Amino acid sequence: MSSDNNNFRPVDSPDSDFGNQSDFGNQSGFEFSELLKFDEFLEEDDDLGLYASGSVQNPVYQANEAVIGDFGGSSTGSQLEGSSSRQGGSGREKKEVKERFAFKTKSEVEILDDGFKWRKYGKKMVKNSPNPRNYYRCSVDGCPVKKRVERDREDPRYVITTYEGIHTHQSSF
DNA sequence: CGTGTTTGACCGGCGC
DNA sequence: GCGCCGGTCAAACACG
Repeated sequence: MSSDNNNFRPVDSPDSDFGNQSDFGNQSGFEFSELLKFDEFLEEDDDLGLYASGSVQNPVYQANEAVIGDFGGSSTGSQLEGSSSRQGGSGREKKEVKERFAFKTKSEVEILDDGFKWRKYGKKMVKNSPNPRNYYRCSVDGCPVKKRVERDREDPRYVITTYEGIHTHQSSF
């Protein structure tokens, strides 16, 4: 209960020692380079503004949400997925819209600690990228939040993190 | 002993 | 109808 609206702490867990990466040391040293986009098709009547109301207490998000634009959708062809045609094509009716939020972060490590516990449930290699894509899920029961992490195809030093869903619980902090 | 991580296989959807 | 791609789950293993 102490984790009400306390300050945001990137990484301070004494047990979470990332001394593994000697070249990085602390993951909190990452820096946002570009902010990503959210699904444009869900703005129909579903307010995606909730992601900024109860799930995010990260000041970094606020600082970057003004930088919202597009991310590398140029040369890669922005082939995120043909899902847009799935709902925006014929089935204009959305049963359960999942809020998708993608970040492009400059980081040496993909394990960016956002204050939540994630359990990796799968790894897949996408054809359009020489790098594998990692699938994470929230370890907390009742939390439908999923996270997708993959490296930039043209900039391996950049990591693309896609959040899906809203956290129904407070962060570990 | 518990949890988390890992890898492979399986499945569903879409395209052709 | 089959092939391809992406996504998910499950069993086993490793580590704390």
